Amino acid sequence: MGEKLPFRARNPDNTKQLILDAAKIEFAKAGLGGARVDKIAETSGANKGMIYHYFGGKEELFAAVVEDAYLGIRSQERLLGLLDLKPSEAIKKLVEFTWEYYLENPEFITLVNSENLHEARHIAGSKQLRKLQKEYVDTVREILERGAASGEFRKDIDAAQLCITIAAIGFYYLNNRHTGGVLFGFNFASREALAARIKFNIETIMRMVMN
Amino acid sequence: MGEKLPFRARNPDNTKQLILDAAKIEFAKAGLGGARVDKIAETSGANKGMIYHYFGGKEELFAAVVEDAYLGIRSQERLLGLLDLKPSEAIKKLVEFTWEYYLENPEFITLVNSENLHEARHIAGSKQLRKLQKEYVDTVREILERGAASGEFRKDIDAAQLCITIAAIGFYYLNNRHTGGVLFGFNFASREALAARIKFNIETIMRMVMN
Amino acid sequence: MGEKLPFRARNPDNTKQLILDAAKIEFAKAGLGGARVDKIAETSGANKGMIYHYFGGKEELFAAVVEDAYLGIRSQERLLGLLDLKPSEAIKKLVEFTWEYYLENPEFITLVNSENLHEARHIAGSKQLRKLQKEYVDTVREILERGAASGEFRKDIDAAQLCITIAAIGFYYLNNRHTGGVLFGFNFASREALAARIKFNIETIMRMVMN
Amino acid sequence: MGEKLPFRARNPDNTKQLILDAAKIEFAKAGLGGARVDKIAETSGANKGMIYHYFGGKEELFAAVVEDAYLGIRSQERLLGLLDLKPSEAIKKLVEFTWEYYLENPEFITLVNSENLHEARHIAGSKQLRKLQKEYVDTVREILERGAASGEFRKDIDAAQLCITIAAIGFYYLNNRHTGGVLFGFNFASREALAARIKFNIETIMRMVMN
DNA sequence: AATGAATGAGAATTCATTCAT
DNA sequence: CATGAATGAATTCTCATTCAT
Repeated sequence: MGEKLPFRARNPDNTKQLILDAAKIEFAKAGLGGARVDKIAETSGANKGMIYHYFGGKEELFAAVVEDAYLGIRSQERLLGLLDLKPSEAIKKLVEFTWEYYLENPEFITLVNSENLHEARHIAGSKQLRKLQKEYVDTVREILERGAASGEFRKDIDAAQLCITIAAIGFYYLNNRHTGGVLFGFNFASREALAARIKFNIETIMRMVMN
Repeated sequence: MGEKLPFRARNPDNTKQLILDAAKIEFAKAGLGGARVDKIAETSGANKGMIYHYFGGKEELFAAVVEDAYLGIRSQERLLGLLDLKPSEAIKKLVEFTWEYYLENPEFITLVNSENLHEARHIAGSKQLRKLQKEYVDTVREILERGAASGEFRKDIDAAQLCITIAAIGFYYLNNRHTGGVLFGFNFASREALAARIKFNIETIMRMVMN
Repeated sequence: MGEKLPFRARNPDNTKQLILDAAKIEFAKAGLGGARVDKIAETSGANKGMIYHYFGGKEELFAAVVEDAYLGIRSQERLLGLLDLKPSEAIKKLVEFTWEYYLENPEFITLVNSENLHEARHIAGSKQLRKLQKEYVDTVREILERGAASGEFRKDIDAAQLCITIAAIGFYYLNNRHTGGVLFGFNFASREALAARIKFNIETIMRMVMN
Repeated sequence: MGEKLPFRARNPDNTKQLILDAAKIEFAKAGLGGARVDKIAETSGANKGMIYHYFGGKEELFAAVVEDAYLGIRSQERLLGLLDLKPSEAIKKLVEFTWEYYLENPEFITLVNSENLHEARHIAGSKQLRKLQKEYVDTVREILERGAASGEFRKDIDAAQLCITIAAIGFYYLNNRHTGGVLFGFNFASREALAARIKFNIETIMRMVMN
């Protein structure tokens, strides 16, 4: 009598998701090396045992978080219906979507950095990600081909390079907003600065693809 | 026999530099949270106490490493003599230099990422860095103005945005070479892939600036 | 065989108390600066991590030990029932109790010294201690007043000063028994020396209060 | 050429004394365990090598400091010329002197505590201290005998116990001024509190010795 | 499933002491 | 004598992981 009751109801799926959400925040903020399992347990409302029960360990949890993050952006991209648009509109929309996704999901950026710091070993085995990525690049390639066929776009633009560049110009700006703020002396995250950047980015890409 | 030799160099400047060099490698490889002071001491050949004696602590050592890394790229940039070149040549050379610097100093990329993960708090107070950065952007601005004056370049290109973009397209590719390799399915670091990328990057920037 | 047994007691209250007991001994023997957390862990049978888990750190543990030590003497004092005695008997009993408490709890003395070395910052916030102390001084004051009213005691003896003096003459003798032994050339802790001292102390106090 | 000059002139006696003075402050403030050799070197203006050169080590330095502290009080006591005074005046003067010495040399108190924490092992071998102490107790004994002979004092007061009590009532109050302040709720070091205390102390001792 | 106490292997940091210059 | 760089053994503290309940 008088024993402490278990804190939360048993709800496996929910617990797992809560852990994943908390872990995403913690890993994004501190990196794999800096993240604390205790913190994730506390933030998620679960306890440490559950993390090991569901994910096996810190590193496996990190792998799950990173895979989840990539699935997030790729699955939203698929919803854009790019192939239904005029090629130039499709490319513009993709640039805008990428930018906005990074803005709304800033943890994606630091998670990707962490995964690269660790040489991508946590996603190396994910066929799902490779498949989604292939679909994405194929979509861009088809857009480029249609645009080239209609004379709107230049010919022989490399789809992978373009995908990388579209990501790069948004990712880098937001990734380096803190050091950028110090070095350039302006607030990279102000409404005006963000507006100026997306405008510049669209122009960069459009000048690259348009005939 | 086989014992570790004492490090009785009694050469403060040298010891400090050896620590800094070893720290750069370790912080670049593991981030601030993942780096090990023990490892830095061992790699540098110095004693752990010396790290605290000269730098005060792990975090201050990290700050010194990051500042040093920025000083490295900025000081090499100054040696390019960009203002002595024709504007289009200057911009091309800057794109190439940036790319090559990243290639030859891959630790710069992860150090910058780490510093951004920690919201730039380690370089926030460095006036020297701000000054060097300002000189750099001013140089690019002057190149753009000269190019615009001669009709070679478009008018009103924002120097800061261009600087950011030049960095972005190289930095992102190399930063994400591991995840990129997994997702895109090709080796980002092969001779051919690197050649293709720098070509694409030069084209991206030149199409952005040329009239 | 002969290996240290894991401490899988899973009994938080007990573990905390074991740590506290071991810490009291170690802090008493070596002071805050000289005490070793490792030693406390080993003596208590608990794991080092538990100390940090339950107390937060060495200094907080010290604070808990000091507070506990004060609570010990004050709570035993309350059991004396001094107000039920004739004033002169009450004062005599208090002098004797104080002396015996110091004799039986020698760690109390060095803990108090340590706390004073650190300017009482660990107990500065303890309302409980202030309250107990107030009750104690109030009791002595009432004894003095009753004694004065009956003509047995002198009038206007300051209760706080008397409390301090009662503590002083016992505390100092026992605190300085080692240096005293060297300098005076007799064993302060011998049965005879102790008997002589308590006799002298009772006389000192009684001559001070009696009419 | 361009080498850094030695900071201070060579002056052995002075250096030794400076170290001793700095050590007294540091050991008094932090105890033997908490004191830092680095700090002593810095405060004294000497360097660490000198400490080892002159004293042999931290513990020997502590021994020197403690011995010096005892020599200080005993040598000043001898200057009081107590035997030239009327017995009651002599005792009163001794109580006052002891109090004032503690007030003016607060480090004496904590050094004595530290030495007792370490069971007096640093002064255990000092014949000089024993000799001075014997002279001191003999002086008090003679005062008591003279006072008893003249009928001013009670007979058979133990000189050692009286010496201890005279020290105790001042030492304890000042030693415990920090915890006392917290527990009793008044400032032990205020001018008024100090005046009240010395008055109480003189009364305590005089009531003990006077017929 | 869930809890959080307990573990133990590190990790950062400190510090008395030594010694080349 | 004097300096302060260098050492290495401790010391405090952390943290991923395990496990009794």
